[in-house]
Amino acid sequence: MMPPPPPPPPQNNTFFFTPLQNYPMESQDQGLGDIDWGNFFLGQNNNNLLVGDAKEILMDNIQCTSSCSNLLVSNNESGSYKVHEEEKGNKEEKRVKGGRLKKTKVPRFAFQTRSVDDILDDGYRWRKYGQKAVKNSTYPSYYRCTHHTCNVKKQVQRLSKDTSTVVTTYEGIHNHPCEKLMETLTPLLKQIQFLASL
DNA sequence: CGCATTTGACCTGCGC
DNA sequence: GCGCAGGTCAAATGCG
Repeated sequence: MMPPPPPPPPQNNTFFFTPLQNYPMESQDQGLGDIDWGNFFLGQNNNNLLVGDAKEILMDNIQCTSSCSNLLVSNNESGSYKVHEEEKGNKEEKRVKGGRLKKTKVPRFAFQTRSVDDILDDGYRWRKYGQKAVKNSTYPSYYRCTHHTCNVKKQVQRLSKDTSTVVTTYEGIHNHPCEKLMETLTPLLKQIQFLASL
């Protein structure tokens, strides 16, 4: 199969979406699993096409451009990009002070974007809880979903070799609807309720 | 004043 | 067992 073409150079507020080919090492052949990308990326407006079963979308080449808050996904039906879900080594546990996480499986996956912006607006609210220098990366930032019942985390880092490349790793599944999506839907729902009451 | 970010300290897992 | 690296906590600080 022909390798996908290299992404064009980044521009302001433009994300070139490239699911990682080499991550994670242990489960490259496992494909996407059951991740609901519609839960991770917005469906709040007409520009966002990432809804429904991710498997159907991600088997093909995906180029994702974004104006920060509005994702625009195009699928050219050729190429071989694929997102890999990590199964081994996913760890979560009750918090031990300052420590690591217990070994239970948490859905986790990563992708990289080429962008001048570190943060890809996925519609959820995140609170930064740490940043630390690590090898082969430039100060990854750690974020946690601000929803009180949600334990989803994400890690955002730039590659030291290529600082235009941002690697985003999600860990966990949101147990609540996308806030921006709800913001958009709420007026509609109210309207529907009003009309239904007539 | 409340929420978000920064940053040094702390903790654990892992390799040797 | 030890040291390093990665991940998290939490107090201090910033900002609207």
